[in-house]
Amino acid sequence: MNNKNKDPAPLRSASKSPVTLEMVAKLAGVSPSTVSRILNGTAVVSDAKREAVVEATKTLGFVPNPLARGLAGGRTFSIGVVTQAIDSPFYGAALRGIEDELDPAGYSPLFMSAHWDPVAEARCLEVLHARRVDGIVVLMPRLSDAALQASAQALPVVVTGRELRAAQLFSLNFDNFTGALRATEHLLALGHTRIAFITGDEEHPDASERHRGYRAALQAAGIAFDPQLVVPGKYHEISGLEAFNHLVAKKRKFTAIFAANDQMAAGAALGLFQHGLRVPEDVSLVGFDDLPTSVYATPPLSTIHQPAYELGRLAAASVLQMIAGTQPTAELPSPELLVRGSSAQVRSSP
Amino acid sequence: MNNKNKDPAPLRSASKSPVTLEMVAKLAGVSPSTVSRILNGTAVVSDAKREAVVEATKTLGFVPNPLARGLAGGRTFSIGVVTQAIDSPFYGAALRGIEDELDPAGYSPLFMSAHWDPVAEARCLEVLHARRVDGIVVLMPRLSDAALQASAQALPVVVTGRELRAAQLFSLNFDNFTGALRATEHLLALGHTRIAFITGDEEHPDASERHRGYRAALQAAGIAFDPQLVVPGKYHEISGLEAFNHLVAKKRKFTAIFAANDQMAAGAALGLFQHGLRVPEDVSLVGFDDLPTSVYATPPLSTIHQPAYELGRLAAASVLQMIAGTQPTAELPSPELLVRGSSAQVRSSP
DNA sequence: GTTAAGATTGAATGCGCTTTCAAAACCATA
DNA sequence: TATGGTTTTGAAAGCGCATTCAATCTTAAC
Repeated sequence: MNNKNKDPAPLRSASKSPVTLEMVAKLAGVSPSTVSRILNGTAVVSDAKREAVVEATKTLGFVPNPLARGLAGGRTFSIGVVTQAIDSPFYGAALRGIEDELDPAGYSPLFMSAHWDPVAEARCLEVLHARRVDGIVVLMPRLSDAALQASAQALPVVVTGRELRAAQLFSLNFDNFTGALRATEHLLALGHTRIAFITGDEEHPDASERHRGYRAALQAAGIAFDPQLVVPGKYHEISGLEAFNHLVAKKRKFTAIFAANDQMAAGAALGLFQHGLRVPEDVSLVGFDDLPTSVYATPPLSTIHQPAYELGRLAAASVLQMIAGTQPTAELPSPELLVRGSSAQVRSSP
Repeated sequence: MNNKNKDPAPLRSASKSPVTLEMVAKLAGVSPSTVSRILNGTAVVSDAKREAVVEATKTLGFVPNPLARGLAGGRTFSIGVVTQAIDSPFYGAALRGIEDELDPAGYSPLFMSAHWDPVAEARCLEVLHARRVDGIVVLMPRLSDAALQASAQALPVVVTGRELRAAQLFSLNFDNFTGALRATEHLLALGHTRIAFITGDEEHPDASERHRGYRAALQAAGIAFDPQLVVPGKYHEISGLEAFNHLVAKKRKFTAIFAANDQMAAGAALGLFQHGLRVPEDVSLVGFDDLPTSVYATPPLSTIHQPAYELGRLAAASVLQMIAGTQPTAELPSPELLVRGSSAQVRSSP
């Protein structure tokens, strides 16, 4: 049918590669050890032999078998990555960051999803250990600190969304508190005093941090905290919608909504739309995360930028550093407020 | 800090697992061969020995080394998955489908992104071959049919978005033509006659199929095709916005827009919003794919449902079948139109 | 009570590569 | 030219498991 796309590399020996290091050695007239040394740069080899080997490698189309390498050498050049939901826009960006950082270093990621389930997460770690990865990145772990530390005994581990450091353990944490503080201050500055807050899943440290930030901003502005304006959410769209509906059902009065993440903000936006309320004319809306899609919301969503891609890159770079023996020093940029169309000066109270 | 989450399994030998099959054999008082046989169900073993081995496996916390298994046995119980953009919502859903299908079967996916680049795609396939995966799934390949067929010589391959079958090659194709036909017919039925079309990246077969569907619907309705209403897009949000701006700049008259995917529809929606045009009062908007976020658009986007998750599941199930030696027969459900709030009866022409 | 066929089991070999360990080749110095 | 110290190179021993092959133990038929 449609296949006018031209092929890239010759894709030699497209079948399989029964070409072994030994065959290369024979063709080049050297011992397998020498080939191995050249492959890994383990020792100095005379130029003559090196060239012969490179030549043989090419003509044979030799590709070393990672399994054998891993078995024999102990290093697999792969990094285990535990994510919670591979299909979430947030994680997608982070994974891409990891990929981009690992690839040029010759490492490849091994992704696994834990689905927010500590048991599944433990299983992921076990599998990754079994697969002999050289390091592990856990994005927003649900496991206890102790469990994570235990994993870090065996190999370098980087976690995000938690403050937790040790010998082979590095953590990369985003300042959720300040982010939420900024978001709330923004709404406050626009004259809003009745700001509803849709919380995240409070099981996550970041969710409670955001909650703290919201309250801190209120307090700093001298506005009494009204528990009736706080509705629990679960971080996904539908819970944002439900939270909004709850607010309406209970006839709570508010002129702005701050959702603990963009996904819930999207849910709330749908609720507002269904109730004929305009954003930002009737109600201002602010999210958190700056998902790639939030710029394309109608109106574009004001939010706190969460550097997911950068987070991935830094996390990957950090494991690599630990593997290389140096202590990582990476740090996430501080929260940045993006004011877009969904928040405006307060006008009325619906 | 926050770590009141309770741990799941004991997570024994959290450090590493230097426990080998041989140690289990010794403890159980049998030969390594026997342990292996029990592990793989390769042969009948007396109940007494079996129990002893199971017991020993437990007390030692033995976890077989996948690397060694792969090297010795030839099978790695892993499936290579080539995706184009791991951070796209569409692929996210598909990957999750793959995960869900593979996991219970004891296989694990090995994800790699090719970024729409045929060269990168070829490299992915090479790496996966080298890693000795047992099968490969390529989501929306950009490589030529020939290259794909070559890969299928060595191991079972499943591709999506293309019609291409052979001995060890299975393809899963969505009926993009009919989908686009339905979408356009829907707009036509609402009285729209000037329907702008934002195309996908025509390099992809599915994009041209959608284009064909649009034109076929027009033709069937006896409406002359106006090339001026067709604007090229690239499948991502920004290109949808650009396409819309192009339409406006050229002063094209239309009462509806059909975007070849939801992402571009989101871009167009932003353009409409920026120009003060209301959806669907002034302009109806229809997308394609039914991304999870499209339900939460304002207004919710009418679109063609693309079963991404199902696609992933079926693709995974198909490789598994091929590995097992049976010819897969999976088929994707036919396109389904979801009418939501973004499309309505024609009223005026802006 | 034998013997042949069948069911279990273990010893040994190898998957493809890394890594000691020691031999071979080289160099400079005496 | 001989000698001690360096490099460069190869032989051999695994890494942890699957698997073939032959040995051992059962069971059934004679």
